[in-house]
Amino acid sequence: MPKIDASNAAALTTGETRIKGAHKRTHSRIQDINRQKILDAATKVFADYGYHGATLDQVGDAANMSKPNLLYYYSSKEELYATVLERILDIWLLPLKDLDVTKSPEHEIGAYIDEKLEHSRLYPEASRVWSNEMTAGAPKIKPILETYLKDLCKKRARTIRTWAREGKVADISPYHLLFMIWAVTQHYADFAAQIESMLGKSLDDKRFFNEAKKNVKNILMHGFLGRTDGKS
Amino acid sequence: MPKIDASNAAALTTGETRIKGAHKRTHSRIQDINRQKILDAATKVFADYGYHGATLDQVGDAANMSKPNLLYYYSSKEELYATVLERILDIWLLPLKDLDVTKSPEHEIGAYIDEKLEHSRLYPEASRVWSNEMTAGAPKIKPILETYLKDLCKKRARTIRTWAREGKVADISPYHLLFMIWAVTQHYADFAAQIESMLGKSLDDKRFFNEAKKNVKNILMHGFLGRTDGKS
DNA sequence: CCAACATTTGATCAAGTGGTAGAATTCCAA
DNA sequence: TTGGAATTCTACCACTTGATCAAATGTTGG
Repeated sequence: MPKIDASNAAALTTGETRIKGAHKRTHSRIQDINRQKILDAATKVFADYGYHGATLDQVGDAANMSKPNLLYYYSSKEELYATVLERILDIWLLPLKDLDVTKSPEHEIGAYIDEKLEHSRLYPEASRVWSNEMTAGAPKIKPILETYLKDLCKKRARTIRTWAREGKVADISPYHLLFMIWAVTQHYADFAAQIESMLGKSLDDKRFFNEAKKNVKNILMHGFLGRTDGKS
Repeated sequence: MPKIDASNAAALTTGETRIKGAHKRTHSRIQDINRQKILDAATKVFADYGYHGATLDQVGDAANMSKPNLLYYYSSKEELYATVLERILDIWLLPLKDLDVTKSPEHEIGAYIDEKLEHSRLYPEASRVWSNEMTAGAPKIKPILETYLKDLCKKRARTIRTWAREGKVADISPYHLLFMIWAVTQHYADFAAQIESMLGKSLDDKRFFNEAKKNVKNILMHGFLGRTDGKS
């Protein structure tokens, strides 16, 4: 079981492995394209069937590629899955890196919620793959969580605590605020089937998306700032 | 693929099938015990490995039982899984049935959040099995969602809207409020691995549990009621 | 204790799946 | 054009796993 170590967390999301020697340029294009195609296909298949349920044949089909050919690019199912997870984590953490303590907490957190919801709308499969991995106990990506994610969140928690100390926001625990934002925004992607069963709507529906955004921001910002407002 | 139909949603969570004829009493006890033991074991295994990843051997081991014997009680993996899901749904919906429009919304919603959090603490595996099924698109339990859950939630939404009409709560969409409560409370069970990787704590930790409860209720109730307060 | 039924087990199968080997084909620089 | 590397394809294997079945063992009412 080749767990993921933190050193290459943000690396090899594209196909720039093995290119190290000197020249090599023309081939890498076809590699990049195929690797990208495979990762996209794999994300969808893993989202629908989970790690164990997904088969390499399915991924191959989704990528218009034979299974052995797929294994030419990613030498095992685990390696493919690990790469998918790393790519997701990178996108997942991007907006969190931007939280700026010098700016207004209302704007910063509001923008963060916006971005997270937008992410759920644009990449629901990615969110579901992530959810699956977490639900299963993060067997493959725990090492990264304990270093990369842990450190980043500690910094952001400090930012939020600074805001609280300055009386700019309500006195809430930074971590629980983050958890709530993650939980709520990702719920619309991860539990889309449940929502759709009840309402027949998903984030693809623009009206529903805006309604969700309005309500989520209203409640969260309300509690976060300790006063009303927080409109989209 | 024997999907689940709504007629037996709340039924056969125990082992009272096939007992219909007349006498039969002594045997049903052993059946009840074993069925219960199997369901408990299956819930844990399905939570850790997902439907596809779980093997009947694992479930058998966890229940101290051979695989063929297990199949004597549940004639297929799918039937076992379906039964597990039904049992979870029943527990899952219990607290929602109690929402009483005649009582104070602050108390009712507060109690509901308490119960959901308590559920995440006591039955995290159940929550994770459910999360897995939803994330996968609810392939097995969608029929029930579209009838049973849909109807129940429509009623509760009416309750919340009544409160809003009477000016007792803020003007928020009932469904989104429910979604947020579900998302947040279940997050502590479903993403326990993520939380534990970052903080080294889980709901098992009494202090952390109370901290989570305080923050969650503070923010949600704040937004829900349109004013401060909402302490545990 | 016995006959009838319920439960358990070991042996086994068929299907599906991750991964490999090596031939065949495509691609590209010189 | 051509030689060699990169890519793709056609079998194929080893192994897991859900499911079956007949025999064995346990259990109970009479």
